Amino acid sequence: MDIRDLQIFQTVSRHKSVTKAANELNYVQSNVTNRINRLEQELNAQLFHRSGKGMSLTSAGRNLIQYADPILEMVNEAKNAFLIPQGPLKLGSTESTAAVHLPSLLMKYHEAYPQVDVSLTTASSEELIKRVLHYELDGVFVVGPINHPELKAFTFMEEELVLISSPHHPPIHSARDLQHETLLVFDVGCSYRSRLEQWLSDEKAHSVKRMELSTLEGLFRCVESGFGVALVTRSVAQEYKRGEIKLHPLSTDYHQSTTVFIQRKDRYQSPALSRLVELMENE
DNA sequence: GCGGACCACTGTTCTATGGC
DNA sequence: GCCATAGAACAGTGGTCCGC
Repeated sequence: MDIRDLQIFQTVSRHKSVTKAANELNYVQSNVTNRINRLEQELNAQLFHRSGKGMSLTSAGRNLIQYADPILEMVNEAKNAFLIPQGPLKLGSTESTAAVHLPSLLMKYHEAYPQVDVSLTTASSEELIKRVLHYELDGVFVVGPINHPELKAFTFMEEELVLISSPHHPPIHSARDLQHETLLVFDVGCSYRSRLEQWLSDEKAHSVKRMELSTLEGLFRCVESGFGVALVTRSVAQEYKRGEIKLHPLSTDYHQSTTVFIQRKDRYQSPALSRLVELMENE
């Protein structure tokens, strides 16, 4: 006697029919008949009265169903324990995505799956990708596109990049307008910095100084005080500005930014991670 | 000792068919 | 229409052999 025997027995008992039980369980009718016969032989008891109209439990069958029901209930509980999202979920994100877009997403996720322990690490895209590849993080939000044979990615959102400056700064039409200006950037490995460097290189604007900062808060304070200009997404600019700042749209070749969610292809996708991906897809 | 390949045996499921 | 049975096909398991 195994779990499937009890499941078949219970289903036949419920439907009072071998054929209907077979349909529900996706077996052929003869298989269900054989299983019931074998169970009866093993228990040395007749479990069903047979008739041309169907099957009904004997007293031995009624006795067995008292054991089968709670056993199958416990089996289902055990299965559900592994299907319900729970345990740790280690995520990573760039500073700007974590600050602007993730709070509402993670709030919804926490309300839906309170048993999951979510941790969020912020770092540059380059650093986050390394940590996913080394199995240290389950999934990360980074600036795309990402084409790596060991990673799978899907687009989380598209955003517009803008330059920000103090309100008195003259309009910025090209990279050459930044000559002798100070660029406020995050450390090497930041995708926005790479995008900015590419733009300056393409337009041969070489006399531009850099100043590295580690937080968005510090970056905006410096911009507002007229210390320099910085490249951020439009949503971050609107979220973070406290005083007056000026937004300068970028040329169309550089203004688009795609945030992607990436994870290892070969990593086991836990229920906790699967539900997060589903939530993002339904957003 | 360990892991892979091969083979025989056993159990499970299916199709086809017959009886009620 | 329903259930039972026979025979065939397929999948899984255990034992043995061989190479590393």
